[in-house]
Amino acid sequence: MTGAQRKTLQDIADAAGLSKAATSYALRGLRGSEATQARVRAIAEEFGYSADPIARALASGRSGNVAIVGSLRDLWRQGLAVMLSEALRAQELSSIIADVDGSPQREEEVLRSLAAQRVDGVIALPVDPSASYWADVPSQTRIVSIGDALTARPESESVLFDNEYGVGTALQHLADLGHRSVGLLAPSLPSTPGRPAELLAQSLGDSMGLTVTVSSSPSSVHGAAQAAAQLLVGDRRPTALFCLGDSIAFGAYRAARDLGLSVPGDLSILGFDDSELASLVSPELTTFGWDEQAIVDAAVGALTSPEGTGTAGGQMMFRPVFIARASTTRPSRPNAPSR
Amino acid sequence: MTGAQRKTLQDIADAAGLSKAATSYALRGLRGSEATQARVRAIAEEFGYSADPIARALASGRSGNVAIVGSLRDLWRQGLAVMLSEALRAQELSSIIADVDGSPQREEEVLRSLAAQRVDGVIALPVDPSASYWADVPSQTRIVSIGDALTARPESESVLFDNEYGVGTALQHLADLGHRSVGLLAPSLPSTPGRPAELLAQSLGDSMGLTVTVSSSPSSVHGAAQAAAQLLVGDRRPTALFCLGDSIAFGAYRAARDLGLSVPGDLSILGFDDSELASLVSPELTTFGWDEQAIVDAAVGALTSPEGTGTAGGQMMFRPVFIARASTTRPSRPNAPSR
DNA sequence: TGAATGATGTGAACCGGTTCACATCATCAG
DNA sequence: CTGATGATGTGAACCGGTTCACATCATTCA
Repeated sequence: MTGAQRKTLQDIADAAGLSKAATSYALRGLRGSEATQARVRAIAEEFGYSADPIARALASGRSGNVAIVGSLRDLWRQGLAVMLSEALRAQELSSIIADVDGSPQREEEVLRSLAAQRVDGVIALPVDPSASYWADVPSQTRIVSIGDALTARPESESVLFDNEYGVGTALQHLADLGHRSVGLLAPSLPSTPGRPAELLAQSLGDSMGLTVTVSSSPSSVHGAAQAAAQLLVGDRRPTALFCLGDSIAFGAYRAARDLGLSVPGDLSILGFDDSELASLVSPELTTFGWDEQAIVDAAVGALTSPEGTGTAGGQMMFRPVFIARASTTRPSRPNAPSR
Repeated sequence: MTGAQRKTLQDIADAAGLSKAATSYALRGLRGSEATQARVRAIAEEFGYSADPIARALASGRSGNVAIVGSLRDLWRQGLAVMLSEALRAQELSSIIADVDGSPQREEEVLRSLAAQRVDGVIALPVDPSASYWADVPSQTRIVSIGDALTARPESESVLFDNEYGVGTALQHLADLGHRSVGLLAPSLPSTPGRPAELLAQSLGDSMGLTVTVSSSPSSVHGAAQAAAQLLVGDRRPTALFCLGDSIAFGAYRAARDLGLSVPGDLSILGFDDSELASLVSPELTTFGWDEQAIVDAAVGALTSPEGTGTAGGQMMFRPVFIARASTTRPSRPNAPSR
């Protein structure tokens, strides 16, 4: 039905009375007089011409495909993946999304299979940022990693999260409220906004006079509920729980409910990653939010910035914003004994 | 670092002592003796050869790009988009994800821009399934739509949701519990699992002796809370709310809380789309779940099935499964007056 | 035996751009 | 006025496959 044949470069060249080569250069503004360029552009415009991305890809050697690889189980990352794909689309790039489901093996596998697909860029939300397989990706394929720098690939750029700030702010907030014993629930896999957070938390906590008990937890709500429950049964259970991820925090709510603890009365809960639902649960979750759009733009920008822009190995740091809501308060019994 | 040049078809041909043409045919099992095919395959295997998707695309005329277009605001669709992209990857297809943010104008715009991108398939989660612009997509581009059939493009396949069943089951459930007046909150835009649901609900409700009040609501939690609140202030407020989407249901929880209504005591709430958080909220949300993987597979299958598979205009219907949890119960005061 | 048939393989064109090496011409310095 | 320089434009090769039209050869049937 859509009658008109797609115009080709040759058509434009003919109309302009130029060679294919000259036309190609002119359209891209690489060569030719200003006048010629304008004329060619005008004709292209009139013809509704746009270069076939595939032919261009074949000739130029880049595919226009970017892979988004990593752990995409949780809602936050899932949203990020969609936003990334969108942002790439704006640059006329298509995306290949591969969730590796938290498994380094699958991550390695996916990376290998990507080689065949001729992607010319990878945005990673790495499951295992210290794995050596990252170095096996052909060096002309740029990698931008989000959340953690890839140790095996120092020349790749990364978008990092200012965990020190986040953890510091969180602990300070709890300390100010009068808490003395805080539980920290970190995702079991080392990848999350806040990986070295466990270590940080210990030392920062010390300096504030806080006892920080670290425990790891699955990212799923149910798994987190169990992990939280374990932390809450001890004789000297913490009066606050800092959860590195809202899903974990939701699990903590559930655990608290199951154990008959009121939030925030008996237990303060602090989340991370401000999900759409953080303000839905009752009490509304105090958490940290990110400027996701800025993160996405930074990642895509790093990937598409011209080759030599000297940002090799560059790192950008994003700082979470503290969002005080209702799930944290002063502890009812400063040093809660068992219940 | 990754030394070895990528092998080309010519390399394989040379090694096999055949022409490029014969090799190409053999590799795809289209021509040549069984013996030759096996030999060529073995060599390709040994060389670690895989055809360059770009060259293939240029020559064969299909790009290997599929666009996922539509309304992707809510978590359910966002998850679906990621799953779709994954499933496409398994077929060696890359994806272009475009969220049109609920706007038919943007939808039209995106579809037009897609023409330039040479996608060879579209998976639509249409904002406006009855819009005429769907017909403007080049007819050789296959479209599979999810949720609603595209009226302007009868030859395209669709994956539909059995709304009649869902709504019927929901209303029956509420009727059985003794409710007489039910509020229905449907997303404001006509696209959702359950678009003609409003109409259905009226007629089905009638036959069960239920009064169904229909109202539309934004998909965001906050917007839904407002919409729900409006439904709940009347003198003869409904004793149950059926929300077409869990996000809306969560909004309803919030509204109920704000109004001092207990759930399910004063108000039963029924959701749709079983999100991960449905079992987190308190009380746990009674809702309907989908077999998302089956839906995704069906859509991708329809898109990639060979041309002539006679499924043109085919429709597949998926039935939601009712998940009884704790947010619905018999009404405390069968015909609740105002509060 | 000879013609029709079908299976196997081949060279070359083609998809639609990009890029290289070179030709042409105007400009400018010496 | 001459030769070097740089800007503009050109033909052809190339990217790596697919596919068409045709050549070869072995079968099969009359």
